[in-house]
Amino acid sequence: MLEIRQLRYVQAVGEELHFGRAAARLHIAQPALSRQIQRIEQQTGAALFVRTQRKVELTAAGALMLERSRSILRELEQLEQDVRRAGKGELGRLTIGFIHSSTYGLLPRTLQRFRDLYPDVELELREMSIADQATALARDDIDVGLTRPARYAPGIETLSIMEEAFVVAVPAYHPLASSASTPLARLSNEPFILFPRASSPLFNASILRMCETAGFTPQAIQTATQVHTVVGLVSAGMGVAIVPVTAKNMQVSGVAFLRIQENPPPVSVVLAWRTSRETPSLRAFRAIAFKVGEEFMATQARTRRGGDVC
Amino acid sequence: MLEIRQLRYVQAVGEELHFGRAAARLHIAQPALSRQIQRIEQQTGAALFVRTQRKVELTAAGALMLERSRSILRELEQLEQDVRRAGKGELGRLTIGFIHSSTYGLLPRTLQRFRDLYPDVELELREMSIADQATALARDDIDVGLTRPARYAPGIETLSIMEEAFVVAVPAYHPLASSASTPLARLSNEPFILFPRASSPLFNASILRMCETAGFTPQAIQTATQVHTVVGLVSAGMGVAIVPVTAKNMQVSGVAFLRIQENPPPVSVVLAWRTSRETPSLRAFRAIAFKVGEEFMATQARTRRGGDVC
DNA sequence: TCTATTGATGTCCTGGAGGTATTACCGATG
DNA sequence: CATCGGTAATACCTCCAGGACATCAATAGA
Repeated sequence: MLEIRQLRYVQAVGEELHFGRAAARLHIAQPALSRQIQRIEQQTGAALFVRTQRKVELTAAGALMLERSRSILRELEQLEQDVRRAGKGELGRLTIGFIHSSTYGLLPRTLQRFRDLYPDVELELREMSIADQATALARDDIDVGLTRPARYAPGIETLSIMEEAFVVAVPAYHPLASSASTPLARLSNEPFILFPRASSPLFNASILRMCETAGFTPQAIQTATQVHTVVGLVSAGMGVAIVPVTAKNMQVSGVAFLRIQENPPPVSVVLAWRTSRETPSLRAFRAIAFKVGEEFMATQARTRRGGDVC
Repeated sequence: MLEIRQLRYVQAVGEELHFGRAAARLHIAQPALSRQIQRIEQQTGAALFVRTQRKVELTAAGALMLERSRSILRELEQLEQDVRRAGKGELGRLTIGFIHSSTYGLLPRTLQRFRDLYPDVELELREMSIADQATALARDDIDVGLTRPARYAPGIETLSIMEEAFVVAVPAYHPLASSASTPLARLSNEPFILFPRASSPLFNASILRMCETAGFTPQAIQTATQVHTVVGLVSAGMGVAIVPVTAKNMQVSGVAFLRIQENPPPVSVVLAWRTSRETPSLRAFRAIAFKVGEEFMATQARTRRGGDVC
């Protein structure tokens, strides 16, 4: 089989058309070069160069080999560089699962920053439920999920990147709308828009638990899966709701958000991935998402103080 | 720079996912393989395989390298094979100049046989005058010319591949039309269609000389450069002409061809090429053209005996 | 005829690829 | 829990292919 060295030598001689100069360019002595070329010619049975004393010329086979050698050498160089970049996570492909609500906060900012830093990593985005992400991770359908804490199969690792407090959403005309905060008990007789237990078990359970702690059971007048829908229903005056604070980022008017005085436990946004599928790109994505999460929480802590009518 | 060996090793390990088996497949011992892979990983700074005890897995960088290595190795193999074939003249490109009249005989047969034997040699055909071929050869615009003897620049070699006798062409109704041969002197008072001296010096000079030897100067009533045109004019009854015997192969009716009793010197068809540009494909082409020329002459010697009205 | 140029040849040397033996690590098994 | 089996990594040695150096051979040009 031909060796890379031989291609390099053919290229040098083919371009210089002079064994001495070609050898100098290759940082080897001329006899070594002569012998290598001879060896190729012997291996292939094809004369590559016509050495008339005083000048060297390419044969047809030589010209063919010169051209193709150039191309292979280029590819090889590109390969080495790409492997190097892939090793640093600058090259590759990342399939990201995400829950719908993350598009109102973390995800766009994370993607933007990631694309800036790693423009040659191909990103594939898939909106999927928390449960779907769990199975997709287990089946290796996605590389990483931007999701919520849940029961994941063994071998799936998670990292919490943001804690979202819950807030109360009330219609703008509601008596509470001008307050910055409220105790939960104040809502005991309000009609509630809740998350359905089946499709949003985490939110459903968290909210029921905090109301229970406050001493009442919320009166469900309606349920909706998407945070966006819930807030929409509130704005339509159907009732009040307890939603994660990112809901403020949605462009929905006619809704006021109030801090909950009991400070119930927040809900996390987590990254989830298979430990065994940890790639450099994934590591990079994780680091960026984590950073963005931190910044995001800092921002929200600041804005929380002001009045919150959108 | 990456070595071919390294690509082969990555491919083996990437496909077997087992150092021992990969080493066996490569006919080397396992430690050597381990070391080489380590060296690549060190060179590129990218982990290619995850060696969890009990199993070997590809990283993203490894998968990238595996795929690209396969492709480069394939190309390299193809290259070696192609160089080998190019050396034997089975691959390449041949630009052939030819005079128009050769399409009535040698050229089609030569091309057909050459294509059968060397299907991967690309052929480029250019109809050009004898003089144009001479300059094209000198300027390396064509690899070989199918032409006539002429003054060629030094470094241009020629090989005669066919001798064509001259014959007399007369209209079918002409008193001589039923004869198989005639002495030239019999034509001294006939109107002649001649080849112009400027564009067909060889034919012009040959014909004038043979008439002169026969004791007369032909009366030119018309001139034409192409043999085909000359024969056409004869068939139209404009006069008689002296043309090379291949003219019989043209599909022109109403013309009779007669042997010349004086047996004037024939005219050659030659191959011309630059000595320094002798490629294997050219050698092959030359051999075939030579063979076809021999066969062609044999055929004509046979048919010459019969009556020659077309 | 002599000299300069340039590729080929002869000879020796060395780095690195490979081999053998062994170790290290882990999982399975009784 | 000790041991065994399987697998990759390490240690150390061998050997050869590719390279350096010196020289030759052939030719062009002065």
